[in-house]
Parts: sequence; structure tokens; C-alpha cells
Amino acid sequence: MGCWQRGLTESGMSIVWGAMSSEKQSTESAWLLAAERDVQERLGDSEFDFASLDAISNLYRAAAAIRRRAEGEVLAPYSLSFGAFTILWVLWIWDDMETAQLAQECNLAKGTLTGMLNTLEKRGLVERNRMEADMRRMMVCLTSEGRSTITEVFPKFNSFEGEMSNGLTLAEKAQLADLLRRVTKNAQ
Amino acid sequence: MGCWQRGLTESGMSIVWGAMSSEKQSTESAWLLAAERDVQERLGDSEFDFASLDAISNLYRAAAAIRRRAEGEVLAPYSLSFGAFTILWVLWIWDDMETAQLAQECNLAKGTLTGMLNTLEKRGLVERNRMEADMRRMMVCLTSEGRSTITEVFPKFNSFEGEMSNGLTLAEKAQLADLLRRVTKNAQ
DNA sequence: CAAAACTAGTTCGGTACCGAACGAATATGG
DNA sequence: CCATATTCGTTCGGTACCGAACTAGTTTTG
Repeated sequence: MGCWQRGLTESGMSIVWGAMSSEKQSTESAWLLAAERDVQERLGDSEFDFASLDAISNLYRAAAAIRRRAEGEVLAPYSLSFGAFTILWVLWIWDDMETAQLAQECNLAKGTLTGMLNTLEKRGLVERNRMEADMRRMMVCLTSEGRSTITEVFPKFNSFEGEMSNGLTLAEKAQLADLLRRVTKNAQ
Repeated sequence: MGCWQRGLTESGMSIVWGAMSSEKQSTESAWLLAAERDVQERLGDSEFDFASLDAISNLYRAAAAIRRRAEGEVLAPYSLSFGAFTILWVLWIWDDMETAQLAQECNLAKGTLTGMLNTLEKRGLVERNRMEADMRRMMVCLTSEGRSTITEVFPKFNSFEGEMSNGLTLAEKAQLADLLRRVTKNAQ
């Protein structure tokens, strides 16, 4: 169980087996074809773009699964949501950042960020300071406690990332990142 | 801007350019290297798994971007959230399904599903019926209005999926789906 | 330099979403 | 059979998250 995307569709994967690098495709594809047949039957096996359907729906499915596991296993002990972790991470790398840019980097609406920064500020992990040059702007940075938190969490998160991409070769990981980058670009 | 993942990191992509199929890598990589250098500098350029970091963080970023655009552009006219759309889609393909399985197929906690089914039921798009054989169980199916809704929405959604994977070859889409499937499997 | 346009951040209303606790229906096993 | 365990779905409390409206600084311009 649990290999469906958007419920069930594994259609399309048979098209290009030759291009695939993993050797266990054939074992998986056997029962996946059942689902594929259902979809084709329902959708009338023409006129739709199954390759894109496959790619995109798997994308969302993978992201949801990873997020849930990351929150449950890696982040929960620190009471961090995925979004909160991301905020700390970005600030860790960049030292400080304005709210607007931070929201964009973290893939959050700025209204959402406000709330999450409130939470993180209350917990003493980040600090907000208005900029003297422009009092509208707000500079956000980690407190030393925030820094020590992310310093402790990130290695665990990174090894979790390793687990999640277990079984992919270095080249495949890079290829995945590349393909996703191109998709992201289309989405922006 | 906006090609960062988890804020900024495009590190790792230089490792395997040779394996990549797109020819515009080099134009992108130029400025991406700046970010990569920042990350490396901060993280100390050893001990961490940058390939996995890259793959996984791009994954989340792409999914979030796609979801937001799908909801904003394709689904909003029908007042459907991404999750609601998924529910309709699954029921469309499978005709009917029990709550528990539906939750799993849609990647939702069952408590979440209850609420969303309430909404969809109120709107007359789905229908719930207890199973006679086992009164705990609930069978969910589309109403005819639900069916006509998803019949109208799906083609638009599918062509949106096509846009999102624009620029990928058929083989690349299949490869993307395959890699994601393997990641999802790790996450389950 | 005052009014208008713009910009950064917050507030607000609402949905989505989770996990844990719950209640009802069914299966189990002594 | 009845007590217990299990298995459904729902309820509940809480956070995350969005988009739109709002507030308060800043820039523009007549």
C-alpha cells in the first residue's frame, strides 16, 4: 500500500523504463499497472497529459509525506513546525533578514510569518528590531538560544534528508534537485 | 529572485552536471554559486549531506509553489482547496471509498478528512453512507453534482500540471515521477 | 511642504491540517 | 456469552497558513 499519488495513479511510468536508472522498477510496476489501468479507463486514455499528472501528483505526495515525518520525528522534540525550522535555518545562514524577504525565502505569506515570528520571539529564539533608516522595516535575527537550537537540530534534519533520499545515487539526487528547480521556476 | 530552496541553498548541483540533461544549467548555475558559497561557508563544507539537502529542500519548495498556484488559479474559481480537489479526484476514479482509505489516499489525517467531507457534503458534492455490514464504516461517494464538478475541473488542473512541468521532456517527467516515488517510499 | 501614492508589517476571518482523546460498533477469547 | 481489545469515524484543541483589509512610516509630486 501507499504508493499511490493523488490517490492512485502510477500511470505513465511504463513509457520510459529504458531511461530509468533503478533496477527494481519491474518489481514495482507489476501491481502499479492495475491502478494505471483504472485511471486510464476512467479518464479515457487519450486527451490527458499523464506524464505531467504523474510527475506533479507524485511531487505533492512526496512533499506531504516528508513534511509529516520531519515534523513528527525530527522537529517535534524541539517543538518546531516545518515552517519554524525553515525560518531558523534561513536566519542561521544569512545572520539576519528583513521580514518581507524572509517570508519569500521561507515560502510563507507575510501574514503567516508575523504569527510565527511572534511565537518564535516569545520562545526566545528570534529577535525583531526596527531599522533606524526606515522605521517600517523590521530586521529579524536569531538569539543565541535560537542559534544553538538550529545548530543542534540541523544535523539531525540533514541526516533525515539523507534517509529520505536513501537509495538514490548522488547523480540522481542532483537530477531530482534540478528537475524540481525547473518545476519551481515554472510555478513562479 | 526565487530560485532558493529552504531559503537559499543551491549547493551540490555542480557535482554532477555531466549527468544532467538540460542545457541551460550553466546559465543558472552562475549566480546560484553565490548562494552555494554562503551555505558552504556557514556549514563548513564537509560533514553535511548537501546532495540530499538540495533534493529534499527543492522538493518542499516546489510542492508549496505548485499548491499555491493551483489553489489560486485553477481551484479558486470552484472554491476548492487542494485537499478538497484531491478528495473529489480520488472518488471520481474509484467511484466510492471508505473514509479511512480515502484519508490515506489523499494524504490526510482522518480527523482532517472528517471536516473536509462535512464541507463537501454541505455543498452537495459528496455523500456519506454507513455500510450495512459494519455500521462503523462509512462509504463516501460523489453526488452527480460532485461528479460534474470534478469532470469540469480536472482537465484544467491537468493542463495546469502540464504548464508546471513545461520544459521537461517526457523522459524527464517520468524520471521525476520515479525519483519522487522512491522518496515517498522512504518516507512511509 | 502638504496631499497622494507607495511600501512594510500587522491584524483579521477563515480554512486546512494535525494528533490525541473519545464513543460507538465489532471482533476475540475465556 | 460477557468482558476486553480492536477498529471505525468524529470531536477537540491548537498551530499553520492564506488573502484581504488595515496601519503607519516613507517617497513622490504639484
